[in-house]
Amino acid sequence: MASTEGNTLTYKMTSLDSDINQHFQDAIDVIQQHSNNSYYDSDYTYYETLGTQQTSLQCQISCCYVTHQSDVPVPAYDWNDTAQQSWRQVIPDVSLSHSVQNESPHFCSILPPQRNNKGRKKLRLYEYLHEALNDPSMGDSIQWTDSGSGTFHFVSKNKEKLAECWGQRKGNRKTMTYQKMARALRNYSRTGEIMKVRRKLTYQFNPDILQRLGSAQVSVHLPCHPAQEEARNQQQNPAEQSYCGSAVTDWHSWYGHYQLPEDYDLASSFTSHTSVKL
DNA sequence: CGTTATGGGAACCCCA
DNA sequence: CTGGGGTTCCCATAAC
Repeated sequence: MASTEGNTLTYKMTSLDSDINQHFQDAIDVIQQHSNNSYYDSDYTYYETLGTQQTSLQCQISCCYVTHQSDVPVPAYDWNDTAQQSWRQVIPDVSLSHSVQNESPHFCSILPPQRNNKGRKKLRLYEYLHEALNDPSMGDSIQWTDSGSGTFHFVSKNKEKLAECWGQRKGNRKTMTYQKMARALRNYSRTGEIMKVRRKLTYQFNPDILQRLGSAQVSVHLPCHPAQEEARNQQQNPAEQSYCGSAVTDWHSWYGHYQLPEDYDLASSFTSHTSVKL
């Protein structure tokens, strides 16, 4: 497994290259269309840059690979050094931290349902949640627990409001509730986009999804140098080794290892477990 | 014990 | 028509 991982990914990237890039472009277009602010304009520029840089190809592909290849139920995350180096090359330090905080797009406004949009993909729930997380006006409903690790939580008091906004955004017939939205969120646990954290109302984005969506501190939480990882792996017990090697299954085992206390430091725990088990 | 949160099966809907 | 991505309903269980 470990020895073939890289080759497998390379093969898939090659054969799926054109499709993936199309998916990627579609996703960007959708995000753009659903935003009236400049936030995603910047991202778009960023992605375009990605696409034009030779060294970024692997990263670009691995990013899409996770989310768009339905024929690969368990995404093979590639956190090897090549990809990491490439990410470091293409992700500026300021990264995507240009703040949305100054802007206040009203995601809850009654935008038309995502239909008949020149065949573009519909807005997905995790994309909406990410939007909301970066929208100060939604801060009373959903907040980053730790934006670097992609951990976020709903505010118990107002979580229904966010759900309603989501329902309105989608143009649902009935009122969306947190319970129903959480059901959709649970489906993400199977596909790996978002995982439930063992803490009340708290979830966590898949790092790859987070990167693709343009998380602010994403570069900070990339896995460390391979040599360091190796050294750290030797200190970890098996249950603590991360999910990165085979996303969904390991996410479960990783989370399952912890009974998170209320004050558990998710951010540090995450970054200390992002080493690769291949 | 009541409320709130979590989890999942299953049928259904909408759209590309 | 089919598959993806939810949506809706409903019930069980756990945590507070």
